[in-house]
Amino acid sequence: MQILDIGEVAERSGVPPSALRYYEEIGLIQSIRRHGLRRQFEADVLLKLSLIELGKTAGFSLTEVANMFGEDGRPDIPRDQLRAKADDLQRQMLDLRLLRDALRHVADCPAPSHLECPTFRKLLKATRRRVTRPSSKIRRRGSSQLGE
Amino acid sequence: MQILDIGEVAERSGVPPSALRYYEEIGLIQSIRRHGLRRQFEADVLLKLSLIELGKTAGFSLTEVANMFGEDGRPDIPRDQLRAKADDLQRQMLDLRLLRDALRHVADCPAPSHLECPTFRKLLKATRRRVTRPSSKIRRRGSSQLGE
DNA sequence: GTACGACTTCAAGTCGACTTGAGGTCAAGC
DNA sequence: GCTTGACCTCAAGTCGACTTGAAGTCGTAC
Repeated sequence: MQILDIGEVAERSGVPPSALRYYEEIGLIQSIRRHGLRRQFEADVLLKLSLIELGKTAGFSLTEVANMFGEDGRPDIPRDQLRAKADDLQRQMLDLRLLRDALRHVADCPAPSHLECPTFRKLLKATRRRVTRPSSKIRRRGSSQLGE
Repeated sequence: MQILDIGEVAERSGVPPSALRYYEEIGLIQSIRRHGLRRQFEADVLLKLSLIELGKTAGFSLTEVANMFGEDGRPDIPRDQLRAKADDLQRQMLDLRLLRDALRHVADCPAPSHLECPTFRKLLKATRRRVTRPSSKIRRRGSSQLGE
């Protein structure tokens, strides 16, 4: 299998070297040897990095990702836990849809105060039910910034 | 309108007092007065908190939420930015679906190494395209733990 | 054989969203 | 009028996921 040094892995995966070192440090990926001091990886690592990115994108912590897909993608986790996780994701998708609708509503509704708009309140009611029984939280970064 | 002290707000919303104080500090919510030292809020705040929770659940930072829904839910943000954000959410939902499918696959596929399973690789390929052009990252906490 | 540049280590810093802790205050109930 | 318990303030701590910086090490090209 092809061997890549860290710089190449960084470039191809878009993950900076410092992050790759960090991932190795916490055992998420392994370099197979050194060339001088320089870490070298099997090309395989690229796939694993996609997996990691996917997991992060979907809101998992690195330790969760690590547990989800053990050595070469084999999970160390009971199947029903995985399914539970999948169901969580399902729920998160519903939340996203809710917020998306709320946002679209806010973008289009001419009402002066949304808290008084019945449509909006209906959206929030739906939320309420989900939020009181906390199921899953998400945090994101990057992309079409609204803040600052 | 009904007045609640902080303890009651905390209890009804599930948001701890320390967090409520923090939210007030950063201007996300306002207490209308004090009873002694004790903060008091209009019942309205509960709706606003649902909104905040919804935003957080969907992966927004508090400042983003603050900007999305300003005073009493009126947005301070141009409509097309809101729509862009809604589209982001759409994309995030796709990511979630991808991961959900990957997870279900891992739960059900009997193959020894998923990295060699064609179905799985296909899922990852789809990911690759999304991940290289970073659009939105998510992080979550709570609920059906896999890690630790 | 030496300069270069890309790596290396290790410690410390950063950011968001809170929590924790110490020490203080206050309204209500007895 | 005193105790109680829930609040208060303010500073500092925490956690995850990195990044940054200083000081050092190599292989390669010239």
